[in-house]
Amino acid sequence: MMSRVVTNFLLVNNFNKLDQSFYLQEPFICLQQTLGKLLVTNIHGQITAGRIVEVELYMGGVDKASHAYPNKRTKRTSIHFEEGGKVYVFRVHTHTNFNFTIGPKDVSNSILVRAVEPVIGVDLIRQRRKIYENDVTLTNGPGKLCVSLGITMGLYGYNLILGETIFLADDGFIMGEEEIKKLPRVGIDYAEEFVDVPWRYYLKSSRFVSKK
DNA sequence: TGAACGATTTGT
DNA sequence: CAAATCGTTCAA
Repeated sequence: MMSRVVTNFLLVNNFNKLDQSFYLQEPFICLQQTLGKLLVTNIHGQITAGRIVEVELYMGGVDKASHAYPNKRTKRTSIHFEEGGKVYVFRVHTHTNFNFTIGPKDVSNSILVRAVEPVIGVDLIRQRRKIYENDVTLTNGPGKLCVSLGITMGLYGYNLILGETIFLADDGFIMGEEEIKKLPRVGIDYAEEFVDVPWRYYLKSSRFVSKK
């Protein structure tokens, strides 16, 4: 049961929370469809949201860039093996990275969100980032967007479909296939034959993409 | 371009 | 328990 705060938030903004069917789509469809969606957090009643403008696909069964390759189950990767729609957060030194899992149970695919554009709660986003201008540097990177939206390691395994602390939503934003740039993923030099696969998608029109 | 920033995983 | 390994951010 969704709280009235979140229900009202969705109603007054005309946003639709994404349901299970979204997360069970074919991986590249899911990757493409994630662009333009809203990543919403409700941290102790403080709502912030960003439009997703840059994403990467990881496929743990075959993909040497994935933490879950080759379907490796550890404490860190275990969430990949549940049904899609769960939060996978991991940390690189001081930085938190936000991912969500996709696909059926036992298929270890996930999508990393690398950049968003602030949409809701921009003042709070600025406070969290300690930046007091409207600058692309607020949210143009995976660590930055986690700080902006209050995403922490405590959300590991969180259910994006049933929960209301963090979820994805559709506000009717539409983009064409020609609006999407497809390039190799960032920071995976070790991934051998997967180094150059173009599984990083971003919106060409966005100033908030982490690097062009 | 380089310094600074921990945690996870594996092997011994 | 020791060693290897993994990227992002910010300053300059």
